Amino acid sequence: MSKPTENPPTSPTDINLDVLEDTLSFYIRTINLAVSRDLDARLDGLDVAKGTGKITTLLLVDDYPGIRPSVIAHLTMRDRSAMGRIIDQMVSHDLIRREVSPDDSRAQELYITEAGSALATKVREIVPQQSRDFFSFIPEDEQKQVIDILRRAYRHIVGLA
Amino acid sequence: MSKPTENPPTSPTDINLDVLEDTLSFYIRTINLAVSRDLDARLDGLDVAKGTGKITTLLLVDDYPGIRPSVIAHLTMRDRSAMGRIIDQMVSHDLIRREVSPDDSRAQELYITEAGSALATKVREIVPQQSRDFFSFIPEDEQKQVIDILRRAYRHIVGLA
DNA sequence: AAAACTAGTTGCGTTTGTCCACTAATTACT
DNA sequence: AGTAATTAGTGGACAAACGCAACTAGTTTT
Repeated sequence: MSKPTENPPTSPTDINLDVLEDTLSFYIRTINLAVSRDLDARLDGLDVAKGTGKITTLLLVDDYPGIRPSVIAHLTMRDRSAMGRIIDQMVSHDLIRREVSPDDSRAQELYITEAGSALATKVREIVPQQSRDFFSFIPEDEQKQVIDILRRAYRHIVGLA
Repeated sequence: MSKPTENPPTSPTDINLDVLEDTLSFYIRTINLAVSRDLDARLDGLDVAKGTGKITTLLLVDDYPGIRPSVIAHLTMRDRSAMGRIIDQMVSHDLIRREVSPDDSRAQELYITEAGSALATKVREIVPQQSRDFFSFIPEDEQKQVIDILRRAYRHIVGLA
């Protein structure tokens, strides 16, 4: 009942995704689409919509005053130019500010503003909540499993530990 | 040892990602970036690079001759116009062809071409292999766990089953 | 002192997706 | 039947993001 070359599915209930069915990258990629859209919707109007970059940057700058753009770029897997643009935006929205590092005048140090700090507080509520909500149909223990494994994957990829 | 407001990290070995640390969406989103880049690199020059859309479309059309664009759009979570453009590309690359459905002359039926079929064969090798390679640092049983859970997530999201 | 490297910026091109309006065909309604 | 409401697909305008490559400037190495 599930052989290759079936009839064109009318209702897509019984569709088989071929090799993608067992391919982790496929699920990461498609689920990414869905979660990202949902998240963007929830962050609508919050100066931080679209892209993991801004959220991560905001939290990192809040937690590590003086952190440098290149460090964040690395953690968010963007190149420096993309990072620079994100920072531009956030500076112009008055969420963070740049200073030239006293140690190394090529480098910058990033600091949170009051508005940024306030936004960070909101983000700390919204973002994890959105994730939980979005994946609420996955039992909690399974979510934990996945998170544990993907955390290690992430750390491996960016070379953290 | 891991309180908020630490010093700016020089080597990012000991960085804490705040709430993102336990947020599934964060890992999905960032890992997506990395896998997608790696996959694109491996598919370079193959008429099917960039985006989950083309790969899924190719395999589905190959497996379900006569499948309709809107079904694929749904499974790949794109809107019809985005889907249409993907199909345009693939038709112009002679991977698939369109026909008007005899049943419903608004609708189309998609069929694979020889070139498309050949490419599908390659893709069936490359794509799962890339995923395995990319995630090879995750023990196999854990990969399986994640796949099982995310498969259900995917199916839930697109309303399969 | 020169060479090599690193941080960040800028411009360019590419890609991707979203929104919206439009045509045409089918189905539902009365 | 005949009209209205849906559905399939198209096309255009638009915005946003990202990577690459070239460039400036400051720092480290030798």
